[in-house]
Amino acid sequence: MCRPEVTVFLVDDDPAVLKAIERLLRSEGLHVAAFGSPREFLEHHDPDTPGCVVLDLSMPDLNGLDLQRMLAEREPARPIVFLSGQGDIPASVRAMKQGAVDFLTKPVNDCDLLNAIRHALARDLATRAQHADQAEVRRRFAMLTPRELEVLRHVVTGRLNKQIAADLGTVEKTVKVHRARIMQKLQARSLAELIRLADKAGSAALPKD
Amino acid sequence: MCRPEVTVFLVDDDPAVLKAIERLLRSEGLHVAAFGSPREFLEHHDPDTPGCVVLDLSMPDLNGLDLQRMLAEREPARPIVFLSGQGDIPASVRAMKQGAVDFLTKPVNDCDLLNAIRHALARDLATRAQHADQAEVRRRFAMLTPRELEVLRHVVTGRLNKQIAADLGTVEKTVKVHRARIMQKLQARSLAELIRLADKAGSAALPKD
DNA sequence: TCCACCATTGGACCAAAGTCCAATTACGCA
DNA sequence: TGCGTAATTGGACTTTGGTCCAATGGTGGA
Repeated sequence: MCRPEVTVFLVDDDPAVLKAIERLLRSEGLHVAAFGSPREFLEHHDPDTPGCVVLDLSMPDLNGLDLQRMLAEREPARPIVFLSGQGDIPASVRAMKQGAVDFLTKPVNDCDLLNAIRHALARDLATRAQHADQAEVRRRFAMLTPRELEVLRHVVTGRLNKQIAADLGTVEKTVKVHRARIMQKLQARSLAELIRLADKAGSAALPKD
Repeated sequence: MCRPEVTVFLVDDDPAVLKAIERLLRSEGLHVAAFGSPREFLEHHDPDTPGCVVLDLSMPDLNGLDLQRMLAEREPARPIVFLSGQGDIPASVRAMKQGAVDFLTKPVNDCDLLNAIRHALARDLATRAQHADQAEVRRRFAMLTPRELEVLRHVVTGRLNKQIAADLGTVEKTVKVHRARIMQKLQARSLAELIRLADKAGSAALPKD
């Protein structure tokens, strides 16, 4: 597993700030990718690289908040730490409401910045782990045939095999076969596991009434 | 069910602001309780009344953020909308990180304030409903004997009755009896329901290894 | 057209779970 | 000391679930 290294994506239009922060982060052993503009960042940005963004609020071509919304659209959301030169309260509140990890003001205290980044990286790791987990579950669900999905939907609501058979207009025997295949495909070793898997995959994966 | 009415708790040390906002909210049909200081508010505050708080950030005897922390300690957390006269960005960020619904600056736009309050009230209703739900589950769990809890812990991990019996140093028959009582006491009509109930109650309610 | 996959079913059978009946032992409390 | 509750177990039985074997009909693609 040769994953890309955990990275702090630094976006600031002030070269002096960029350089200073980059040096600080590197001295802390963090891997840094510095960008002078949001466009430059977006062009080189790989969503699959774990890490967080340290973002200057006010930049020439693209607003920090807009960039945040763009990043938030993709899953998993990349955690953002805002830095602002002359930001105002409404901007900071909007940033936080949109999920920013922190919103710091320049000149920024090194310790505050590092703490915020550590929180952001931790959040990224956590959401990535959860995301990978759910992706694996959905991958298994994708192996189910439509009929099996239908049976599963009834199973997880606690219906008996004979009831399911009646609902689907078939016989108990058939339901048993489907059920066995479901357990096998989803790699569930017990009904308890099956139910948790189904709940984790979410109702989106199951056909509706 | 004669529950106390949904209320907006207004806390501001400026009587003029207090009066103006109270009038605005009443004109919108909202039930308002106005307080001139955090102390006064705390003395009359009933956590069981549904509603939200509109809080001035800077007040003489008790800081708005401190009051927020005090309120956050109790369950369910009472949603807060901050109003600030001369607040700064760090204060707003801290408020948001501590769970504030919104952080508005004076002079406040009526529409913004009403929207924020609506969000806060909606959040309060949602968390209260969830809380009541969980309390009901815990109430049922409290009816279980220690032994039944132990059996339940094994059941929800998908163990077979005979395995559970071996783990607990008893026979399958006994496990079946406990299991039947568990289903009855928790009002679960299927294993699926039982598992969801147990997961909802959380691992806190179950004895550990 | 033939193959792979899906959905379906049958029979036989075993394992697991649930449900009646009943009973014993132990513990705390009035 | 008697009573209620908890925990335990036994027997007999039914229902449900799961697992072998095998088979059939449909459908879409190579």
